[in-house]
Amino acid sequence: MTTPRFRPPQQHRSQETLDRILDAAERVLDDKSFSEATLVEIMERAGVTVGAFYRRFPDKNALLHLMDERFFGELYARGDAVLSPNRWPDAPIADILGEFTREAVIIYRERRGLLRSLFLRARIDPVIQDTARQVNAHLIQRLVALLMPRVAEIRHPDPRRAIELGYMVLVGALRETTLFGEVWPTPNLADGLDLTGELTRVYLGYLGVY
Amino acid sequence: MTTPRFRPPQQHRSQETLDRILDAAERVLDDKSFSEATLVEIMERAGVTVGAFYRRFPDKNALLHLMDERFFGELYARGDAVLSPNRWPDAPIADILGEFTREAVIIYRERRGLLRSLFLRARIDPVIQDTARQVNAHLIQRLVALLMPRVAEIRHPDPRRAIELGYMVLVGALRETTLFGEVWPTPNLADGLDLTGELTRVYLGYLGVY
DNA sequence: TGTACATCAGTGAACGCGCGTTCACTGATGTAC
DNA sequence: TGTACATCAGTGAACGCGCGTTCACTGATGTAC
Repeated sequence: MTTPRFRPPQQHRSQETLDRILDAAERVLDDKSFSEATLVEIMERAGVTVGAFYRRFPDKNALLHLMDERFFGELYARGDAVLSPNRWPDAPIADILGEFTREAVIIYRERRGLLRSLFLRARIDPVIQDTARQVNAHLIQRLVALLMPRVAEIRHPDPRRAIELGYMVLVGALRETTLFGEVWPTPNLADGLDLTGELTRVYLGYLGVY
Repeated sequence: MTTPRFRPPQQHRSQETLDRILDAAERVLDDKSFSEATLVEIMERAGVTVGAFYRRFPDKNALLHLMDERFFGELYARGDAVLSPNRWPDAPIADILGEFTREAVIIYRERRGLLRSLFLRARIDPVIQDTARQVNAHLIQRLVALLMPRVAEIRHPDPRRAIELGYMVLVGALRETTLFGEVWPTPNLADGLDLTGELTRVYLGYLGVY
């Protein structure tokens, strides 16, 4: 919480090193969970030694926390952009949720390794839990603000809660389909179909938008 | 895979010990992940020492595998019972999915700790992955067999795939709402509402059943 | 436009802690006769 | 219906491996004059 987390680099050289470390970490996380990944492995991939790591970070966790911070910052910004009210003058709910889902699918697919590690870690790590909760709360709020004026399109008896729960359902479905496919029959059920379209349909169907 | 996994107990006494170990493990898993849980802690709770554990199990993983085996066995049986065709003569889809969802919610709530650990572990552990995949494949097949004769009720253009993906969506939503509530704004969005009803609505809405 | 000095960046071997695993042992249960 | 013996069940201290963390050191970059 109040522990010093990370000493910012002072030279160009070390900024580059830091970037390489973050990149290497994200690539390693494509193949294994954060606790399986060893610092030696990550640092080797980044082309430095562990000592260099400890010059910047107090401990291993701080690495994931920095990745977490950056990633959720990005998410926050992108979500804000997509859900900005003046981007959608007079647009129907279907368009808005279609685009929102489309972006979500892209992000989940691109950052698979990191997202998996963050989700798995959120179970244990309060710092990651907090950032995740904040982003979720924020996006839900934006969704509500954007969709509630269009409540006439929604048949669900409790539109606000449906928007909220629908978001949870969407996130859950994204996890299952894009992050944790190992437990699903192969060839993967979610392959070879228009995932964005189907997930949008889930959300719209639940809200009762036709 | 072909490693000997578990030596069955020969005496009443050791059967009881085994049960106590499994119970203790499940209770410990309510509070922490499987890798956080130490054997000493579990065995203390079970009232035995680690040596007793290694008389039965080849290693720590085998404990989770046994729990996994038993749990998924149960799931398999219960799922089969609920989705038995002759339980639902002439019943509409809404009734069937309502009951299926109801049971699922109950199980997820009752076995929260174990399910969390199994899900997290399935990421790493091929044995658990396999059993999970098998149960999912089986239940999906049963759902398809039960609902396809009622395809007239379904408006989704590809009913079979919708039944399949809908199952994934349901599982994902259950995870989010009952297992990993930490990342959702408090008071939990999923509290204080009829979760079974809402999740059923999600599934039905996606299929396009009215 | 060198020279001296301070700080930053990075090396890599050694350390040490936690926790899974082993092992020599004691006690309990079952079986043969 | 004891007695001897084999096997099963469980103890608890010691071991050892993996991996995060430290630390004494070298080299690079920046600053003062």
